[in-house]
Amino acid sequence: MTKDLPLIHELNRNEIRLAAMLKALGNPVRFRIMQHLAESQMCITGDIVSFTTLAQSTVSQHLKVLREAGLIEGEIEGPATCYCINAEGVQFLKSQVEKWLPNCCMPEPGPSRSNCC
Amino acid sequence: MTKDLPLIHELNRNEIRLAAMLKALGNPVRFRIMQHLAESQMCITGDIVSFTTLAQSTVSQHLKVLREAGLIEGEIEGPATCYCINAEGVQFLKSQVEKWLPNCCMPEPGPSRSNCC
DNA sequence: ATTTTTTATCGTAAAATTACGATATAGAGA
DNA sequence: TCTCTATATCGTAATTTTACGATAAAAAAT
Repeated sequence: MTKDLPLIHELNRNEIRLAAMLKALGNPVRFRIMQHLAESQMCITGDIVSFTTLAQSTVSQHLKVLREAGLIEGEIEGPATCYCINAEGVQFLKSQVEKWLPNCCMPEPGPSRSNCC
Repeated sequence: MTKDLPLIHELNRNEIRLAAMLKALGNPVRFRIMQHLAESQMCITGDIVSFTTLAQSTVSQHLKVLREAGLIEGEIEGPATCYCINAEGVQFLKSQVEKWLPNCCMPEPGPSRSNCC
C-alpha cells in the first residue's frame, strides 16, 4: 500500500533539501531573522524576539524551522541559547540555486523578449 | 489605524519579491514544474497536468502562483495556454541569492567548525 | 450552430502554517 | 535551597495552503 505521490518524478535528496530551505526562507519573518543573524554575526537569542513584535514562543518556533532546514545552528549557552548562521547550509543553498536551471535564463542584451511560444 | 507589523524593519521591494519567489518554489510540486518547464524549453499546458498525478484545477492553481511570483509566463495559444520560464524572473532570483548574506558563509577549507559562540 | 477541447475560476473540505498564552525545563545567582 | 532568567514545548485558535469536482469561458473542429 504505497501512498500515491503528487508527481511522476519525485525530487532527489538534494532537491528536497533545497526546497525545504526555500520554503523556510519564503516566510518574511524568517527571511528577516536570517538577515539579522548574518548582520549580528555573533549568536543571539532573546535579542531576536525584541527585534520583532512577535511573541517569544512564535519566534522560538520560527527558529526551529530555520534550524531544521539547516540554515542556522543553536547552541545552549548557560540559560540562554545562542544562534548563528549555518555556513554550510547557506553555502549549499547558494551553490544549488546557482546550478539551478542551467539551460535557460541567460541574461539577454537588448530589449527583453519572452521565451514563450 | 495602522496594522501592526511582525517586524521592526520590514523588507524592501526586492526582498519582498525574492521572498515571494522562494515561497513559490518551496512547494515540491511547483519546484518540479519549474524543472519540467526548463527541460521542455518550449511552452506546455495540459502536458504539465499529465506530468503530475494531480487534478487539472490544482495544477492550474500552482501555475497561477508561479506566474504571480514572476517565475513563469503564460500566453494564450488558441484554446490552450502556453507556459514558459520567465527568464527575467529566474535571473532576478539567482542574482539576489548570489548577493545574499555576503558577509558570511565563505567555503572553509579543513574540518568545518561552527561559527557559533 | 453545435460540439469538442483546453484551461481558468468558483466553492469547499482537509491539512498545514502562524500566532498566542500558559507551562515546563534548566542553568545562574542569591 | 529558592528564585530569577531565558528558552523550548504544549494546547489551541485563526489563517493560509493545497486539493478536488463542478462550472464557466473561449477558440477550434465538425
